[in-house]
Amino acid sequence: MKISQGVEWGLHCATLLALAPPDRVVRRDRLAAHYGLPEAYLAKHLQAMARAGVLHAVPGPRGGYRLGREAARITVLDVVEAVEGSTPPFLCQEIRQRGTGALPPDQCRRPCAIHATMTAADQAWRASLRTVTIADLVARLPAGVRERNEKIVS
Amino acid sequence: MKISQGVEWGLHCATLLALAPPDRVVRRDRLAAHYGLPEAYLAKHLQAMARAGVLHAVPGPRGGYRLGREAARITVLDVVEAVEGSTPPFLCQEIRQRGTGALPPDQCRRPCAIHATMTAADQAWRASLRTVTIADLVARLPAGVRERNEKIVS
DNA sequence: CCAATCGTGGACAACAAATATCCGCGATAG
DNA sequence: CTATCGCGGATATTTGTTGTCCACGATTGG
Repeated sequence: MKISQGVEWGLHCATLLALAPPDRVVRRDRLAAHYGLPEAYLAKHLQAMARAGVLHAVPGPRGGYRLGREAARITVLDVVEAVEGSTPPFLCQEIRQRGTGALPPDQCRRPCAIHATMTAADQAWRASLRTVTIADLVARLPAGVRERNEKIVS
Repeated sequence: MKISQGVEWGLHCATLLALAPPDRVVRRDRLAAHYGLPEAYLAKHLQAMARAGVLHAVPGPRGGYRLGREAARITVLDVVEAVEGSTPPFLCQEIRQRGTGALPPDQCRRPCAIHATMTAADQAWRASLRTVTIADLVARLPAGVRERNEKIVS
C-alpha cells in the first residue's frame, strides 16, 4: 500500500498557490521549478486537480493556475482524491463465495466483517484528512518560509 | 493507493483457522482450495504471517498452519502489517528542500505540515484496524457459516 | 488577423510493484 | 528411509506508477 508522490506535489503546490493574491495565476513551469519537479508529469496532477475543481486553470499567455476556491474550503482529502482518484483502497474479492467453501449468494447479502472493518478504517483515514484544509497548511508554515514564498508568487 | 489482496486472503484464512480446535493444523492446500486461491502464491502470504508470529507453521507430514496465539490477541492490523509490511504509505520526499524554492536544512528540522497530516491520518487508520481482532471477525460470522467452517477444519 | 504563449489530453516508454509459478531444501511422521 | 509438507530463492507475467512528447485549442498582444 502506497500513496503516490503526486499527492505530495499537489499539496505543496496548493499551499504555494494559497499564498498568491486572489486573482493571480502561477505558471506551471514556475511551480515545477520551485520544487524541482518534472514539469510534464506535474502537469498531469495539476490537470486532475483542475478537473476536480480544486484548482482553476487559465489558458493562453499570462495563463497558469490558481486555487479553485478559498483555501479554507479545500481539504487535504479533496487534493488526495483529486490526484489519486476515489476508488477505495480495499477491494473485496468476495473469496467467501469461491472455492470448495463457497457460500451461496443469499448468505452474502451483507458485506463480510473483513470488508466492513477495512471500510471503517478507510473512513477513519478520510475523516482525518478532511479535518485539515489548505488554509491550515499555510498557517503551519514557518513565518519566514511563508513570507518568502508569498513574495515569489506575487 | 491500493491494499493488496493478500490482506484479504490472510484475514479470511486466519478467521478460518480460528475455528479449528486449539492444536489442530490445517494444510496449505486445504486453505487455498477452500477459498479458491492459487496455492503457491497464498503460501507467500502465509509465510509472511508465520514470520510475524500471527500464524504458526508445522512442517513435515501432518503439518500445516494454526494461529500463532489466541484469536482475541491477533488484531486485523497485525495481519495487515504481516502481509503488507509496515512501511508507512506516505513517503515524504522533502520537495521543500529541492528546486529553486529549496529551504535550508536547518529550516526543516520538523516534518512539514503535509507530512504531519498524512502521518496522523495513517495513525487513525491503524488505530481503527487495531480495534478489531480475529475473534471479533469470528463472532461476526453468520451462525450457519461458522458451524459449517468449524466442521471443515476439525 | 497573426504569432507567440500556455494549459489539455492522448499516445507512448521506462521502471517498479504486485501477482503468480516452480523447484530444491530441510524438517518430520510413520 | 521415504513420503509429506512448509521454506525461501529464482523467475516470469501482469499491472500501476512515473515520466516524456506532441498535436490541439484557447488566449493575449501586436
